[in-house]
Amino acid sequence: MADFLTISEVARVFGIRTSAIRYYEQIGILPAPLRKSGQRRYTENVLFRLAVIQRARETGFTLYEIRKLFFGFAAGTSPPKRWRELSEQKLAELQLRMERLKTMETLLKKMRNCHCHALDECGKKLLAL
Amino acid sequence: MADFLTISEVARVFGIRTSAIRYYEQIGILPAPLRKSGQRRYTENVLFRLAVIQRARETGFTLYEIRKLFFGFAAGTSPPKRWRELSEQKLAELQLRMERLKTMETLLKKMRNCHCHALDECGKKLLAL
DNA sequence: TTGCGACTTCAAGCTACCTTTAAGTCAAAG
DNA sequence: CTTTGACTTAAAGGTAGCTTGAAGTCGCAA
Repeated sequence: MADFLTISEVARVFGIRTSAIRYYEQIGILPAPLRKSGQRRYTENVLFRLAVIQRARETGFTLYEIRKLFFGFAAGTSPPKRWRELSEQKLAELQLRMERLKTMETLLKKMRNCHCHALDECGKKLLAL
Repeated sequence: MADFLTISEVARVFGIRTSAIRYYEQIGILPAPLRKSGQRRYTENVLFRLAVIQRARETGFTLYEIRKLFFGFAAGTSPPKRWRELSEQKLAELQLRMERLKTMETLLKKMRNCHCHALDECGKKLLAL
C-alpha cells in the first residue's frame, strides 16, 4: 500500500510544508526521489534524513552547514575519515554554543535578581561578569 | 578627553559596523544618544547595553526578543516584577535550547563513530536514538 | 469528456538583520 | 575659502530560509 510516500505525506509527518521539502531538495540536502508521472515518491530513507535535518536546525545549524556535513559523508576521501573530521568540528562548535548559552543563563539569572530601576544601572553590574 | 564616544569608536570596540549601531537605535534596542552638531555622542552606558545585546545574540535571541526584554524592564508594571517574569521565561527557553544542543551532541557523536558508507544507512541507525 | 484534487515548475514575495549607496552637513586644517 | 574626513539621512540592496502565486500536468471518477 503505502510503499511510497507522497510529498504531502512526508510533510505531514514532519509538520512542515511541501514547499520546504522541495526547497531542501533544491539546495541539495535531500536527494531527488523517484518520480511517478512527474510526482515525487519517497521511501522511508527521507524520514531519516529529515529527522537529522530537523534536529540540526533546532540546534542552530544553517542549511548550508548541514549540506556540508552530508556532502562530507558522501564525498571522495574515504568517507568515514572526512566524516569524522567534520563531526569533530561540529562538536567543537556545539561546545562553544553551549558555553555561550551558559553565560547567557548566568546573565539572565543576575538580571532576574536585579533590583535596579534603570537598565543602564543594571547593565553596569552585569558587565562585572 | 574621551568623555564621549563617536559611533565609530563604539563600533570598533565591539567589532561591528556603524550601520548596525544605527539600526539598533532605529528598532529601539539602543537609546538615542546626545548629539553634537548632528553627530551621535555616546557615554559608556552604550557599552553595557551592547554587551548584553551581543551575548543575547550569540545565544540565539532575536533583536525583537531583546527589545521585549529591555522594554519589560523599562515599562510600567513595577519594573522588577515584569522583569522577573520575562527573564524566567527566557530562562525556560534557554533550558530548552540546551537540551536540544545535548541531543544534537549525542547525534553527532554517534555519527562520528559511524562506519556506514551511506548516509541513509547511517540515518537509520541514528533514528534509534 | 469534463472535472477534481494533488501534484509540478518557475519566479516573485516575505521577514530578519543588516549593509550599501547617494547625497548632504559639519568642523578643523591648510 | 576650500578641502578633508567623519559623520548624517533615507532608501535601496543582500542573504537565509522559506512561502506564495500562476499556470500547467496527471490520473481517476462521473
